Amino acid sequence: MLPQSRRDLILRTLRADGPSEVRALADKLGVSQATIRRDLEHLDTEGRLTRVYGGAMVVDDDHDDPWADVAAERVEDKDAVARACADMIKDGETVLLDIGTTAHRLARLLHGRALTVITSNLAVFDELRDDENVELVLLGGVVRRAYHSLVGYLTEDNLRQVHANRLFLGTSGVRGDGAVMDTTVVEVPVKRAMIKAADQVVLMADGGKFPGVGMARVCGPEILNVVVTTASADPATRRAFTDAGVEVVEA
Amino acid sequence: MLPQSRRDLILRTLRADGPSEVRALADKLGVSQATIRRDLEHLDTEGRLTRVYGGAMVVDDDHDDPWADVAAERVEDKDAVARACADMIKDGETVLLDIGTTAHRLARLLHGRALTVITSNLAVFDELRDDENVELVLLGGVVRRAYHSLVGYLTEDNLRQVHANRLFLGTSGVRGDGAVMDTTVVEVPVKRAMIKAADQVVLMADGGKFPGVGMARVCGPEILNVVVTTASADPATRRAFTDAGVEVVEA
DNA sequence: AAGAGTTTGCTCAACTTTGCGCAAGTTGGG
DNA sequence: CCCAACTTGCGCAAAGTTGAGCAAACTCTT
Repeated sequence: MLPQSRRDLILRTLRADGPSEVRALADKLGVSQATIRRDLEHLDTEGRLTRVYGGAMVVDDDHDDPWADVAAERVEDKDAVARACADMIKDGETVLLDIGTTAHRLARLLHGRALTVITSNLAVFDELRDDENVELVLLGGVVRRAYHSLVGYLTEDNLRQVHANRLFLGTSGVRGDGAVMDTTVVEVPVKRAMIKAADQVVLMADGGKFPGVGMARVCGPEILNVVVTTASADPATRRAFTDAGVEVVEA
Repeated sequence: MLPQSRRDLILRTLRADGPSEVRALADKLGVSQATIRRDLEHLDTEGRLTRVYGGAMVVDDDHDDPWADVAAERVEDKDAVARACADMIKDGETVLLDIGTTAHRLARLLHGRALTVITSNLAVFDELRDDENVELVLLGGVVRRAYHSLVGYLTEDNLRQVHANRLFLGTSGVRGDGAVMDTTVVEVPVKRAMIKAADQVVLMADGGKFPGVGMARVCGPEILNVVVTTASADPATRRAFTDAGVEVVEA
C-alpha cells in the first residue's frame, strides 16, 4: 500500500462514513496510530480535511466563499425543488439554467439525460462538462469567481442568439407581491435576457425565499409560468402567484 | 522491449490495477527498479501519471482523451515557446488565447500577472479560474469535450464584441509558404474571428509544426505580426515568414 | 476543581525509497 | 572501425517513512 493511496483511502472513508477516530482509521488500514496521525496532519496542511481532537472530519467549506455558505443552506429543500424541476424536463429539450445553487442541484439530476443545457453557471458547467450525453452550451462573459458565474454584455449578447424550451430561474428572494428579487445587481440584466430567451419560465424558490431579500427587482409574477417551491412557503405570496395565473408546484 | 513500449505498459498497468509500487513494476517488466524510476519520472514530467513516494498512480483525468496525447508531445518545445510569449506580455494588457495545448502552457506562466485574459480554451480557463489577479473572460459556445474548447456562432459573436492587444494563436501546422493550417474545420471561423479582434497576432508554432498538417487554411503569413518557434523549425518556412515581413522569434 | 483516561507532539531506531555517479551495453553515423 | 549519444543496472549516501515509547496537553466525569 502506497502512502498516497492510504491517504486517498482516508479521505474516501471520511467522505463516506463521516468523521472518524484515529484508532478506527488505524485498525481499518492496518497501520499504527502514529502513521494515521501523520497522514491526517499531512492532509490537514493540504487543506483536504479538518483535524479535530481525536480524529478528523471532511473539510469544512470555505467561509470566505459566499457560494459555499449559500450552497449549504436548506440543501434538502433545494434538492426537493430540483427533483420536481428535473421531472418537468423531457428528453430532447433545451433548458436554460440560471446561476445559483438550486440550479446546480438541478444539474446534478440531469446526468445521462439527452438534453441541451445552456448556462452561465460555472457549477452547472463543472457538473456536466464530462457528461457525453448532455449537449452543453456555455454563455460567454467575465468570470465572477465568488459567484461561480459568468456575467456581462457578452453573456447578454449570447442570450439574444439562443432559444430554450424552459428557463429554470433562481432568486435570492420573492417579495410579498410575487416580484422576483436579486441581491446582485449585475446579474439582473442577464436574468432578464434569459427570460426573453425561453418559452417557459420556471422559478425555483424553496420556502426560505418567501418572503425574500434582494435590492434589485428582476421581474413581476406575470412573467412566470411555473413556481416550484416547498411546503414552508408563505401562503400570502403563493396567493399572489396563483392570482397572477402562475402554476405553483409544491415539491 | 522498446523503452516507449515499456512506458506504455506501465501506464496500462496503472490504469488496469491502480496504484503500483516501483518494486512490483520492476518485477512485472523484468527491468531494474532504477529503470522503472526513470520511466516514472519521465511519464510524470509528461503529466501522464502522478509520481508518489514508493510508486506511481494514474493521473486523475480522462483516459480516452485525445487532448492528453497531444498535450504530452514536445512539452519542452512548447514550454520554451510559451515562455517567450509570456515575456512579450506587459502587465495591464488584454490578451486573447487560442485553443490548444501551447496556449495552455502559456496560461500556466500567467499566474499572478495583472492581465485580462480572453479565451475559449477550457484548459486555460481551468488554469486561471482561481487566480484573483487575472481578469478572466470566457467566450460562449458549445462545449467540445475532446478538444477542451468552446466553439460555434456564440463564440464568434462574442469575439466581435471584444478587443485584445495581442492574440496568441495556435496551429496544427504551418505550410511551406507560411500559411497557418488547422485540422479541425469547425475551429477555423473562431480563429479568424480572434484574428479580427486583436491588434497584434502572435503565432505559437514549435519546430514540430514545420512543415505541418491540417486540411483547413486559417490565414496566410501576411496576417501575422510575430511567429514564436524553436530551433528545429524548417529554414525554408522561416524564410517565407521573414519575406512576408513577419518577425520570427526563436525561443 | 480534581482526577482518570485519552490524545498529542516529540524523539529514536529500523527500514525503505530516492537521487546520483559510474561502468557496461546498444545504436547510428562518419 | 571508432566515436558519440543513449539506455541500463548497480552501489552508496541522503532523505523519507514507520512504529514504539514517553512526557505534556487535553477532555470528560465526578
